[in-house]
Amino acid sequence: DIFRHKPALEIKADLCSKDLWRKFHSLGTEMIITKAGRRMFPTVKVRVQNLDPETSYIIFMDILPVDDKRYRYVYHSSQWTVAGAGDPPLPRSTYIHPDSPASGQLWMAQGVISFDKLKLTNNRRPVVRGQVSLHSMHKYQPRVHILRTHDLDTPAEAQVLVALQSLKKGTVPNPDLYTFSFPETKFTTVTAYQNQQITRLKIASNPFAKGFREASKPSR
Amino acid sequence: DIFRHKPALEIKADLCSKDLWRKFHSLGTEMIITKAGRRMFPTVKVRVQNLDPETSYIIFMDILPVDDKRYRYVYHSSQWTVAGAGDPPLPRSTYIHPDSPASGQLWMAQGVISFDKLKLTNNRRPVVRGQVSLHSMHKYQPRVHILRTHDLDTPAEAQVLVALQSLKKGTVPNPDLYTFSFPETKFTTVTAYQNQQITRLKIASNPFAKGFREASKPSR
DNA sequence: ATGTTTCCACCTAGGTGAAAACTT
DNA sequence: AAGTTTTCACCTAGGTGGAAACAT
Repeated sequence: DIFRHKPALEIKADLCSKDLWRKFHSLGTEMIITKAGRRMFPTVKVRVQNLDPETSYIIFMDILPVDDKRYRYVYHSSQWTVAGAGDPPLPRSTYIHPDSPASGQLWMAQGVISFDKLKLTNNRRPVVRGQVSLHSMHKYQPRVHILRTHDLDTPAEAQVLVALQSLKKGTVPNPDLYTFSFPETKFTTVTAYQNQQITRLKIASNPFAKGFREASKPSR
Repeated sequence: DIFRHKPALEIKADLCSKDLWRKFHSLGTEMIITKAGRRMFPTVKVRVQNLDPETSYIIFMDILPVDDKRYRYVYHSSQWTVAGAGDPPLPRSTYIHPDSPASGQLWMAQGVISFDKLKLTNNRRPVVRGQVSLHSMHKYQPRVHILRTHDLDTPAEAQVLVALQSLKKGTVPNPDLYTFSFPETKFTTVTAYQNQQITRLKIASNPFAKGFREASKPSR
């Protein structure tokens, strides 16, 4: 019976909150980076499909430099322009989703897979787990990876490093690794916001930034 | 070379904050249970030793009825006394530590393994993940289990259920399951504190309960 | 000049016991 | 009468952008 064969549906990952991401993208998304580490806003969240319920997956994120340039914001033209050569990339820009590894069933059941615990830092090397080191005034592109695994005993960190090797040119692709990249999540790193429209949109859309929303009437 | 054989050191788990647990125990520990679910205080925390760094373990907790009695607190004698037959035990009183499964290396490296996300509820069956259903006015004894596993694809929930079978009388013991029980963590469930000394000790030792510590001078 | 760090008021989010209301 | 539920003020914990201080 030919229908016994499970159709090999392609694994998919969809970015959530696309409208919000696109609003930011159209203004030139900025992400604050600090020594202590700062969350991304918006948060990268994905919905995955067609995982095998019985198989385990490690889901992780990395953040790639878009180019090797340094940027500066020109106020009078409200634009980011190249300001010179970029700094050499920093190691360990990988964040493993804390639920990893988990079965396809679990990943799909939990609905949204959120990377909200990830923090961006400008420390040379991240001390704290869950932090990703980036250079300020550079452009970056987050990626989401889904790694199918049957190896429970090797630490996820090691498996992820090996898997990422296979993405380099001239190496054999790893059939267990699925990589997704959403153009609307590109951003520029800053230590203080440059574009005031970005600031306003962050305040308007991030619940933790409502302290200065407007001059509110003193209650009572 | 005889020293090539790793000595099979027995897996150990030590209860943390023993002094605090003993203070409560000596007064007759009470734990509030609510519909929404309430954390335990003190929290069950353990330190584990002699896990194999390269092997994976699921660590979980369950809460056993101490007996099949219902209790009531007699104020004038400040004592808990049997008040009749207990209610029949509720299913699913198991809480899998959210880091499960993880390698022995990880469990030991993180120092303390805390069950602080566990919540006690008096709902007949726990709706929310991470909640354990108990009867009010009953005595309970938490247990901590360490389950060695090489099976990454079977959900931890299923593995745990199977493993627990092996603890029943007349079944073959499971050599991959290590079970620990700390007498000082016994407690009685309540919906409102009975012993005022317990209330005072909770307020004095739980940072979240400091709202009524004392009549504080109004600042400003 | 330009970019970074530190500190802070203002939020969200959620863990407490007390007290009142409710149930049986 | 005894036990449960609901609500709430008071906390802890921690995520924001602003402003001032600092660094280069």
